[in-house]
Amino acid sequence: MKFLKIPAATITRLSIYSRALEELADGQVSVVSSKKLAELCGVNPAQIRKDLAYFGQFGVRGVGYYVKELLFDIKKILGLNKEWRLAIVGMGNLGCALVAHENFEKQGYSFVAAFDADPMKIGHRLASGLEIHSITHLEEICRETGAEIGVICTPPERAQEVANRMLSIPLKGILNFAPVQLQVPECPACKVENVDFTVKLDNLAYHLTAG
Amino acid sequence: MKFLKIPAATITRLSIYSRALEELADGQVSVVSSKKLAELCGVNPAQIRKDLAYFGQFGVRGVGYYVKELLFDIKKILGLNKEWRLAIVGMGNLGCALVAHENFEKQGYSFVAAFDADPMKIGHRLASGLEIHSITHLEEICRETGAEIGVICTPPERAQEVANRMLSIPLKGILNFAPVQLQVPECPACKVENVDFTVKLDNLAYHLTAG
DNA sequence: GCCTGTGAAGACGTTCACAGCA
DNA sequence: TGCTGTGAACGTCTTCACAGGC
Repeated sequence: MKFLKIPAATITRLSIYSRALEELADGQVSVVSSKKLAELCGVNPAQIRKDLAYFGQFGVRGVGYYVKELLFDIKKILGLNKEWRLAIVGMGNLGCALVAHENFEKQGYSFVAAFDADPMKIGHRLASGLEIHSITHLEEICRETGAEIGVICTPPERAQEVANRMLSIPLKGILNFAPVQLQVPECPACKVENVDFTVKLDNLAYHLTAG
Repeated sequence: MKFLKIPAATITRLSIYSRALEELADGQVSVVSSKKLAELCGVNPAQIRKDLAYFGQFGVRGVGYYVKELLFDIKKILGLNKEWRLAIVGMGNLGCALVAHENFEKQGYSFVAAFDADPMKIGHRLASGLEIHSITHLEEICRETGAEIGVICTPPERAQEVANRMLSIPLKGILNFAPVQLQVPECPACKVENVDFTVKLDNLAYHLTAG
């Protein structure tokens, strides 16, 4: 149980478990077995127990897991017991949709700054009240607002440049929606996650073609 | 090299290779080595050669790969040598952003039908000219338009129901943007891909907390 | 010499099967 | 009895290292 390397897939699943647990909690379910939770999440029960075992012991033998407790513990593991401050660059359709997206706020993520390069957009306020700033002030405003995670929604050809500037601030993490592979240094204190519709669609296309 | 099971990760990487190759082709580069391509894609060179080896031999020893040929071959493998027809349900901010998103069209994906449950939205036309239909006509219009892949952008609590109806049409694939684990039968002719911002953000939160 | 193609080795992640405990 | 926690077995994916060919 000590300092094993934790698979990336484990973290992803923890996030999924937490969503299922939230639903169970809403439904007044107080105890759940790994078998039941596994069904809800589409994984193997042993997988859930293994995943949790990386971080400690959370269940009661012969009983299962107390939903609220486990949910709390998983959120704590994921670092969701604090507010995370996001800065977003590229306020096109997608950028605006993300800022408006309610699931972020619910999980403790909040947008504290928005940027665009288009003079027509600068100065505008979004429905949330957030003002769109010129990208030229990225570093300055990110520091002022205490942004920790950068969200890139620019066209692909601008993404790398924006990422470089984010790293220099430095922001600690980047959520990249642009369909490019960002070149970032093997950086200890910085992590990039890609959200890539195109790749997912291509996966579908492949399976529908081959299958 | 014959009928080995192909790793899911291989397909995902092929998609990424194709993007990098497109960029190289745009830049008038005609030949690329696995080493160079690997750098661009952030993977190991041997990985690229292994991935390609599942599907045949595409390179020239001592030389590398001809960019345009390889791009063509990868697109063919992925099934991108045809137009894919998409039906989208849930025309909130995100849904509208996706329809407007240019990267889909570029890759041969086209939205042929859009649906929403909100009477205020039904009958409206998007900038692309696409009309928003009532979700009650989902089955009928999907069949008429020959939609093959469904895109779910509804709130999470509606997603499962929409997925069920899509399966019954039947659509062959689903791209799910709702943050829920869809329960679908172990279905031969149907594949679900999830695009999950929340999970990706949680991943970042974890790494920024633990690191 | 250079770079691909590939068997073999290695690393990693998942599942099994059962010991341990309520 | 029921369900968790976990070492060991298994399977999968990645990387190495070199043979094959331009």
